[in-house]
Amino acid sequence: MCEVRVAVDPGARDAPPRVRRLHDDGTPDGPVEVLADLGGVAAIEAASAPRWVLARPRSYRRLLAAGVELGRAHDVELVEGLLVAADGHFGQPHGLAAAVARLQGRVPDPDPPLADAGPPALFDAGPAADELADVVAVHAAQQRALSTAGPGMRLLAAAESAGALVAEEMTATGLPWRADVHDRLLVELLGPRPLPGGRPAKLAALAAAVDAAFGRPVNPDSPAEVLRAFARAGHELQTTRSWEIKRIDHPAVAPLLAYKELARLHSAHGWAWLRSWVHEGRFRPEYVVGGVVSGRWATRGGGALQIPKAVRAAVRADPGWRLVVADAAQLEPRVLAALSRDHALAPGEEDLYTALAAREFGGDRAKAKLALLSAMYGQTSGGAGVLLATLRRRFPAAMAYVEDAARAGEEGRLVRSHLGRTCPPARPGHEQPAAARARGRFTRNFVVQATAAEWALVLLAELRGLLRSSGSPARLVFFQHDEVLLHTPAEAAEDTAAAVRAAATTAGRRLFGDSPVRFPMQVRVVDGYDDPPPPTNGTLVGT
DNA sequence: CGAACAGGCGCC
DNA sequence: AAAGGGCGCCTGTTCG
Repeated sequence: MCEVRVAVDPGARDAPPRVRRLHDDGTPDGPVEVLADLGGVAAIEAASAPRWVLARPRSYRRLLAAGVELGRAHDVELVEGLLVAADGHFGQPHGLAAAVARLQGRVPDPDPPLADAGPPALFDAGPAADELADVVAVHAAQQRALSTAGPGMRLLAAAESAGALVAEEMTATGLPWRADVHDRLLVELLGPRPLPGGRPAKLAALAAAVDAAFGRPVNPDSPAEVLRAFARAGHELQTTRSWEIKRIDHPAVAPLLAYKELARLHSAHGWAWLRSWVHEGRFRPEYVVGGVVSGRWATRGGGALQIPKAVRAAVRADPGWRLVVADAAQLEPRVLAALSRDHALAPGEEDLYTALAAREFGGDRAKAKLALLSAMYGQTSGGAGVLLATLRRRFPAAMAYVEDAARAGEEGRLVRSHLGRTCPPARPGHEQPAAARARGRFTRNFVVQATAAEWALVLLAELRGLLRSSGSPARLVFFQHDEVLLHTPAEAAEDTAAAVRAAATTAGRRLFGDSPVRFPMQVRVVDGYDDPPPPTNGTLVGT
């Protein structure tokens, strides 16, 4: 593969953008060019659509703010993180400065806290402050490493970098969020909006009911007080988790459980959340690409990956627009089937748990799901043991795959995802048997979760590419592990849905070649995030 | 007083 | 029926 690459430093308030054309191997193919403004970047993009070499995801933010969109990228800091871990070095800083230090044989300083835009020095840009030169040098070293690392790592580097573009674009676009609908939901569930810091009427009433049931004031938000109150009533609980409280017979149980559920809604996604996070009809979380060890994304602010079902009705398309809501059906077991080549585990596009239940678990879908999740998470209790024996007999290769990963973790060896994301080793202190087993559960899950995250990342990259190349007006507005939301003009909704299905198929092929394992998406074209699929439209749409 | 931790629970 | 992989973030509690 030979492609044009251009390193870019978007500059800062007072510093103009600078670019430098590169060969595929990262060596410069021309001088540093100082552009008049970011329009110059847009012109290069329009003329040659290069792969842009950026320092970090935030570098793209300034371009987007100026209306400049890029097609493809190589994100130096994200790729550095992948390469440093793959090399067996962990806990190493992977900021640009640290990468430069490693190149020069110095011991890198810890990464500085996130700075805005990392402004280069205005005068006398010495080597240490010349971000463009640093980007060029580190990128060249990365290209050398990637050229020997194998096609998986090259795909991973490209997908991670594409993810950075998607993440910044989604933050800029924002998830459509109807504050009026959210407010109405809260009023229905909690009562009228209280004064700031006040307790809604429903919560106050439930707290009073809890007090009455115990015969004395008990703060339902204090686990210690609740434990003491139940102990006085003759119920010795270990914790106040709701599933444990649910099992005892006491008049305080019902109001307490209701209180906990509504209090969580109020504190996590109530009026204060709405005021903090929704502006002008959009919720704009900041996505942290590669923020999780497994390669899943994290978010900063607003708890974006935990939007409760109870408020999803507030996510609504603008008038004349629709939401395309798509999630990968049973992604992790399908990934395991492809990884382990145990194709009997995922024979087609039908619901995998239902199919397995019909064959092995007397039609009990919940049992089939528990069995598979137990295999991937390392659960052994709760009747999972019996179910696992069935899986071991029926899918020996798949079970051996996760059990090998678990053993690797217990023995302190490294495990990697399909494309080569490397799981950091255990911290010292995992010599204890219990800790080793915990480590085994972690690595067992890592191989599946990290590969599923890769599939989703490639899906995102492919989908973004499809939308761009077709000039689609649809925008990606949300991504959550195995689920994407797009906001699209109504007339483009079906094309957008088709693009999602196509991207899913391509993602499967790019990770697993001609594997027979399918990755179907459930695609809904709806007005509200909570809307069920229209009855005329099939819910399970094959790829 | 704020920082750090623990318990708990939302999502996947 | 029972409680395991990954997170972020809330409140209460304890520590410095």
